[in-house]
Amino acid sequence: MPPRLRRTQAERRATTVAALLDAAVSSLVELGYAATTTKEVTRRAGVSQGGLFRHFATRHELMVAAADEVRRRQFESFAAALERLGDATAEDCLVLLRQACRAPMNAAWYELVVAARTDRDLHDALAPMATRYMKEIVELGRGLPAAAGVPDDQLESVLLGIVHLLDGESMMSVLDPHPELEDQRLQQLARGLKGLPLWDSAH
Amino acid sequence: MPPRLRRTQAERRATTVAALLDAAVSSLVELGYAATTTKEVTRRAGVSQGGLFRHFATRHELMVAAADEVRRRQFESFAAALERLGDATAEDCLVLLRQACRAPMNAAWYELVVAARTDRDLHDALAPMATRYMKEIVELGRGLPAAAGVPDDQLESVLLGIVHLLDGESMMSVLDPHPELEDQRLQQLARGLKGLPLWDSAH
DNA sequence: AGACATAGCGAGCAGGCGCTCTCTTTTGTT
DNA sequence: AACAAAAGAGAGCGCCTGCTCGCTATGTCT
Repeated sequence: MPPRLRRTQAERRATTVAALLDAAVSSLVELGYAATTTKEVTRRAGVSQGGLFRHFATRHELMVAAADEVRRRQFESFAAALERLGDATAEDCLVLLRQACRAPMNAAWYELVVAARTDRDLHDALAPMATRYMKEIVELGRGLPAAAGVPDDQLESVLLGIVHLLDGESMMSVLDPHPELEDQRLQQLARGLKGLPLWDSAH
Repeated sequence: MPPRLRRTQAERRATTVAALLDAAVSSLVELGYAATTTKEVTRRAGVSQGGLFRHFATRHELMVAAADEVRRRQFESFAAALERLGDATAEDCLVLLRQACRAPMNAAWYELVVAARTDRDLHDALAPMATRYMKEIVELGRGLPAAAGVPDDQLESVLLGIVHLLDGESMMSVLDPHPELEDQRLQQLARGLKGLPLWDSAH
């Protein structure tokens, strides 16, 4: 039925693996870590159980590959959005970073991080990814005009602090969202980034 | 074998329920949400399966009760630590808050929050608890001397922002800890709370 | 004391899990 | 064209899950 063109083994393999990773990531986003079963992933990917285990020896291996895929996509799309904006103000950067933290895809990352806390194998596989992730973010941030005002020896702490804040905000907003407070907080962060006090003391 | 003293039904019920909640919470902390099975909880509590389902109609009900227990204990222990300290400086308060976020018990809260994202029933049950939790923290913080310098209309945003930051930090430190950065960040937060810029611009 | 309600027990059930194994189909090699 | 290797399929296995149900033990009420 589909135009039966001949594909190399490498191509067949690549498309199947890609479909499986896509499926795993979307399932992590929509159903969470525990409900991302091999059966669910194969169903989404249109691949059989046997097909999955040909490319990933265990569910664990699939989850690790999915984690790396999430990390890669998240960083790429954030970097691209930053590029697209050109020379951005501190506020612009913060808005972008907040969008990235709240992106559905990032929820998959939280799922994996939380699962890794009580799963030693997953922990050991994800730890280097997390380190790399943070490092890439810091390096990206270091090149930004908005970071020019931050002393070099404080930049890493401040930058990752902002990421942590937006991560925590994103997680809790699922249960208890406060849009107004969150906007106010973004303004405070922008002031902080510029080396000003968080609020205007002449109230 | 144990001193067979006569207990009322209410007492029997209360001790069993307490044992089950203890077991559920410790299992959430040590094994995570997915691995906190009814069997695991009954094993830890020394109660039979039938005994559990006499008091909790479903696993879901047990998890909801455990969540409220976690919220209660976390807030109580934090309030007690604050009380114990007397009139605390901003640094003192931040250290205490950071300890609370990193406490093993708080990991159970993260487990439940993340699980609630993809479990509508759990979400609906936990949402009011999360709202209450945040509100209690803000009210507690409002009474602190360390918060005196923060304008009233900015306090909620700042305070919850700090909590989010410490939550995010706590979650990621499982995979990628940076003790030095985290201490530096605490100093920056303390400066921010006092209405100062986050860093000393006379570098 | 006797009747009733509540607490607690644990074997067992239907269903879902990760994974295996055998099989067929497709691609690569000579 | 003949054979080998890799990709994909899907029924099935052993195990674990949340939960039920019939039962005994204990406390409550008249």
